[in-house]
Amino acid sequence: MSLDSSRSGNSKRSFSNSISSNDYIKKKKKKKTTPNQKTLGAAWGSKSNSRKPAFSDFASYMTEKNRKLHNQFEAQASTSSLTLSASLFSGVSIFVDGFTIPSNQELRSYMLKYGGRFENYFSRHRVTHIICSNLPDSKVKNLRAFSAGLPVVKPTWILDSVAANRLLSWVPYQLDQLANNQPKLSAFFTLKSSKMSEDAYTNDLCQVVSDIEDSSMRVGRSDSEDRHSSKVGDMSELSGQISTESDDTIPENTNAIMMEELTSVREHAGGSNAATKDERNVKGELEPAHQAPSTSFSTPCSDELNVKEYPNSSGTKPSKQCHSTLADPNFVENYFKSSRLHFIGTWRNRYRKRFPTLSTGFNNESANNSASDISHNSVIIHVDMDCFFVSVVIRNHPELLGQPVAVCHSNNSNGTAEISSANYPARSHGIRAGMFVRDAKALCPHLVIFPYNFEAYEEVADQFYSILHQRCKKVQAVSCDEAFLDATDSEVEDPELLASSIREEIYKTTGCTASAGIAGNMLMARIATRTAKPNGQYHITTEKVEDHLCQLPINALPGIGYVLQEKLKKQNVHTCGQLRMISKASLQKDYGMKTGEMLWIYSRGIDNRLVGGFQESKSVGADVNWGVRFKDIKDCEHFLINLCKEVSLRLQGCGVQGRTFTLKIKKRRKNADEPAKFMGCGDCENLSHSVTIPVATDNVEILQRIVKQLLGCFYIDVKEIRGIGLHVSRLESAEASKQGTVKYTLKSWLTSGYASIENQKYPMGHDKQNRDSTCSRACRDLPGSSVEMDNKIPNNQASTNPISTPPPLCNLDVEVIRNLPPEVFSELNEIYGGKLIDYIANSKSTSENSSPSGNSFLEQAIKKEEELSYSKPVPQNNPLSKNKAKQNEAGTGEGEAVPYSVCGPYFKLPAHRRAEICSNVVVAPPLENHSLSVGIEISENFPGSSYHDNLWAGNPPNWVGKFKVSSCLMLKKLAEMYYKSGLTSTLSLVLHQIISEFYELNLAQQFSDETVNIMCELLRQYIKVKIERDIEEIYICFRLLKRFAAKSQFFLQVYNSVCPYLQATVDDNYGGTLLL
DNA sequence: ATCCTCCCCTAC
DNA sequence: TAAGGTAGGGGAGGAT
Ligand SMILES: Nc1ccn([C@H]2C[C@H](O)[C@@H](COP(=O)(O)OP(=O)(O)OP(=O)(O)O)O2)c(=O)n1
Ligand SMILES: [Mg+2]
Ligand SMILES: [Mg+2]
Repeated sequence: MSLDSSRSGNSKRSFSNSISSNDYIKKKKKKKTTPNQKTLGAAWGSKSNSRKPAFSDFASYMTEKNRKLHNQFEAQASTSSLTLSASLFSGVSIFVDGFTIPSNQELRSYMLKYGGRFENYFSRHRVTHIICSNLPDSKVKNLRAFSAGLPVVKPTWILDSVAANRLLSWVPYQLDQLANNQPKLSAFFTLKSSKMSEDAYTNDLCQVVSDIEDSSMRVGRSDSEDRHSSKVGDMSELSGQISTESDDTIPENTNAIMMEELTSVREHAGGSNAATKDERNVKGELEPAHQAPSTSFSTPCSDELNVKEYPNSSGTKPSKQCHSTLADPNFVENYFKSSRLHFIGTWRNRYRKRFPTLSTGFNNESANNSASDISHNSVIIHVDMDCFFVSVVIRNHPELLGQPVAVCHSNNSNGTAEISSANYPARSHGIRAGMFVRDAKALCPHLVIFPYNFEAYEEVADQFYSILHQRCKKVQAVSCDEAFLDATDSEVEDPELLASSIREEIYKTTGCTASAGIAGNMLMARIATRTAKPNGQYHITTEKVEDHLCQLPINALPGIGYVLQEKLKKQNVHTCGQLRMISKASLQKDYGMKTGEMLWIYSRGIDNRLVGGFQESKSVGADVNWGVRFKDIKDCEHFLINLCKEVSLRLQGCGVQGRTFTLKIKKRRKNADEPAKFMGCGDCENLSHSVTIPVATDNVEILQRIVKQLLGCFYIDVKEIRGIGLHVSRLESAEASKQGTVKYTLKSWLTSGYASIENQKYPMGHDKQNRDSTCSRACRDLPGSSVEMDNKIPNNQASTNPISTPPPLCNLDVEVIRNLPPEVFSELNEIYGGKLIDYIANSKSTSENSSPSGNSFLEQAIKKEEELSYSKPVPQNNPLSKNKAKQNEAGTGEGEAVPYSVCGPYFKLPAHRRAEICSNVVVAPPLENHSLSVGIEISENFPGSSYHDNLWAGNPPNWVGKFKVSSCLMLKKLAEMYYKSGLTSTLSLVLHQIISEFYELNLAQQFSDETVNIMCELLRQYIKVKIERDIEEIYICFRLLKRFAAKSQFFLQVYNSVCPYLQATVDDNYGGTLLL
């Protein structure tokens, strides 16, 4: 993707999509000179091109296989020993209907292993659950009829139950089409299925047209005759003969029509061309037969042509303009539903979920044989679906074979919608993925446009991978339409035979063709696939590597994109052969060590990577760089709240939590033209700020607070924003935290603490004083030209001085406390200096809050520790309920700061008592109390004088006026910063702002104690205001102050004076001290 | 030297 | 109208 200016800084080159389209055209012209890809024969035997027979073949094959497996099942079941989990599925007897992910064999083995039954044949008496993946509607209706009320459940129910080690409710796993209310996570993880009716139609049609395909595609079987030659099988070549030789002789009746999903076609009464009419006819024949049983599925939601609608997605805003953040309050969600790039970008995560065992890494086992010379005998196959998005949506339109077709949101001949995929006839006109549809139409006016069908892509991808996993043990997923197989140890001797049979099965199962490249390593296999396409396969044997690469343009090498290609072009390198002329040392000098190495070995066809599964993901994020327009800050904040929700859901969906949060903003570049693309981001500066917190979280409210602060760092006019992204990194497994393995203890919070706010692109305040060079000077003044605040506390301090404080009262679970045995209670009460009894008395009796929502990350950290060390609930017999409304929550949303559990105090119990109650507790030395008492002193009796004023009241806050007229330059500066930072009463932003002017201040200047006191009071009052609701803000402020303290006597004194109070207050509220 | 952070680049 | 996302690799340059 090339946005108008994804490039940073002052790069001159800023290209729009239309320009890059031109790039494509040029490249294309060059490519056109490459020899026509001829094929030597058709692949897969004429008998199996009809889809229906293909399916039944597949089914009977599976049945046979299952029979065998059933025998094995019985055998194994009788001998397998019972384990703890062996009764997981006791009483559950599943019948697997149709194609599933994972395969029915896998499901069967799960059932066997965990005490369930697996039925090969449906029987109402024996089967308790029908397991089924999403199906076409027609099938669903049948299924519904015959299931007779039995639950029809998706296979993930089994997987998740196994993962959870308990039998989960099947309700949330009901088949989408059968469930009234499918619980939804986000558009990200569940593909909604509102277009099912169209799907059903598509499948039905498929069976009808299969005859046509059969007769029109006289494909012969001949996959043996081209061993070691080149291409095997090419149906489109044949169909090319049938239709037309030239791309320019496309029948007129398809001119500029939009091949809509057929349900939509029906709406267009005028159906003026043959193809449309035919379809309508076909549909008319089929529909009644299959849709009779139930009408509830042919929902009206498919009326809208290109906009996907999902039943449960806030069914409020059905029509209207959903094309920008201005018009659509639910923009984030709706946008992602329609985004192709979102679809392919998130596919990997869905795959992970569907193939949990198969997608994990397995390349280590063979690491030994490969270290030095991997090439020696490896056989790698690369399989890639041909023009995937197009193939899927036109598989039931034989009349379009040989005609140029593309998938795109729009058919507007001067629109700026992007082509997602173009079939091969279209490519011969120069049409490419990523082009604007208007450019594509200019190249080929009779280009046929189809809309997206994401469900179908998902389904085909599942079938694709199911086949691959079935045929090969080592599969590495590249994308939804593409994978590597390590066929070195395959049972099938001949890799070409393996490849062709896999391709055949893919075609029979999906109705779409795939191509395959075979070679000794992944690089060459991938390169071979290019030659093989479309619908062919190609084997680059070791001897042929040299020849193949010699003339190959360098951008055919994976890893060489636009930029690298241009750089190499400047060195007059255009082909791999030329690239080889350059020494490795030279390449490494010019392009870096790894890149240089990569260029050197790739140009020689060397690639030592191993086929392997996925590794753990390192970051999770969401970007929206289209349709983003805000009229005011409210718009922007609303959008960010939704973006946080999205990211939080994704984190949870991945089972991870993160510590570093980065907010990216695309800001319209000054004097930039209107974006070439409708609602696009155009020419932008890319800005970003990030913050790292000490404990990983996936909590949406924490995210929202962090993001709000990050947004403040930009000092940006929201009208200038053209794109926003939120990314989370430094991921940790959420599972691990729940299981309480070491990671998340209060101790770790306080000792590994590290927070930073960084302006990555520009130093602080850049936007305000845009091209003010003094600003960058100011920032260079700070280490790393950022305000990153490092935690310098040595690690050993953590271990020698573990946290010794009890958790704050507010974190205690009132219910649990009430239920403590009296003697334990009084011990605890002592620990809390008698406050516990009051606390309990004042607490609401309800404290149901299982999720950590609304808690600061500190609270969460504490909670985690508690969870890990406190296990058993205590019997109920406590006399201590007074049930007064909790008072201490003024101004806070209800339900926040709700108590959790009671473990913390046990830290202070004597060892033997601790052992009694909780055997696995961190040993903690006694609490040192001095800071606490200091804190109380300060907060309780701060002297009168002017400090008494509420410095944070008013607008602007009172302190601003006071500081403005102060004789102290530093205070004046702060007041000034208040205005500069956009009238924010968020202190961290004001402090942040002052950084950019730090250099101006005479840091050694004189200041009075009085000045220090005023500043201290400001901070104390701030702490008071924020401590309950926003400890993050306090944390960040004090990290900043600490930074300042290193440079300024003034701030040093302030910092030293206030810190004790800060720590006491934190201790009081949270039972710990902040590590600054 | 080695690590870490902030980006850019690439691929689908 | 239109849905320009996502995540990993790695280079440059600073911190250690
Ligand atoms: N810029 C792009 C690139 C790809 N895709 C989507 C549509 C493609 O169909 C799918 C797979 O990408 P491929 O690179 O495999 O391209 P195709 O499968 O379309 O064509 P080919 O036959 O070259 O594989 O990803 C997209 O939407 N936009
Ligand atoms: Mg493809
Ligand atoms: Mg692909």
